[in-house]
Amino acid sequence: MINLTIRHLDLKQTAESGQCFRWKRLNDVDGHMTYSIPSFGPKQREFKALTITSLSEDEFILSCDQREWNTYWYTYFDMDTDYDRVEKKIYDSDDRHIKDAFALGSGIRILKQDLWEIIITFLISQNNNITRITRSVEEICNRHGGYMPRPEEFDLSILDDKSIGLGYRVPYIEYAVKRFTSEYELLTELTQMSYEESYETLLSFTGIGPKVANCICLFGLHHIEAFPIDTHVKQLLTKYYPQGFPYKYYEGVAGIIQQYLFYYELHNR
DNA sequence: TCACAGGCTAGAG
DNA sequence: CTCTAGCCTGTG
Repeated sequence: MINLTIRHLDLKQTAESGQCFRWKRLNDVDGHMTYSIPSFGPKQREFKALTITSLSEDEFILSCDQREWNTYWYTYFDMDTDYDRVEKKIYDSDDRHIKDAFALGSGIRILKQDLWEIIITFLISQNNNITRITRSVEEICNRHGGYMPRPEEFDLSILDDKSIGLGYRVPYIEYAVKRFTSEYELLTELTQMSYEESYETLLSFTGIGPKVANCICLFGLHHIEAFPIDTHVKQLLTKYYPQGFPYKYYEGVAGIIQQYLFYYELHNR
């Protein structure tokens, strides 16, 4: 157990920002919000799930020790990104809508999640709702011992099971599993590419279009400049930015802004 | 019944 | 190149 000060982190906001689908809200501890976060990626056999409790706005208790924090969760919570800089950019602007969005969701951080899990999750996310996405991901994990199987471990025979509820997305997942199994270096190669290169590579997968590719770039590859446009963001852009969104002003951090806007759109109507 | 959910593919124009 | 019908399925 360790106590930490983490600025710009709100567990509820991050959990409901639509980037992670396996956080679990546990019973409050002494009135404080607690989440269980499964460990992601190949390191998941090394580290246990994390339990994190928020004590105050920026104070937390974590179930891991200092070494696990340093080697894994520090990166996961994106501690190297300067959110103060983003805050200042918003503060210095005259964009009332983004200021309001930030006021509501300033505790959202862009998590550094496992690339492979993000690919599967956002293949499932298309034309889908959060409840069903969460259930599908959970069902896949449950059938593989409680974690997201690596491509070479993935049991494709389970995909047609109606209780997983993948629908027409089954062939998309099959394609990804097969391709990442045969091109076994591609996951690593993706992490070494530029945003543009990885985006184009992802588009070559069946079932991955512009929106899903950008989500994978933002949440799986941590390309903060990626700006996924889904139905909600599309609506919001035409509603509040009829003469165009100021991408230039937010160059390099547009993905974080997108998260504030998305969260605000869903939690303030 | 019908629209909608963090869209994409395939086919037509 | 752009445009869009149809798609699995659960929910309100």
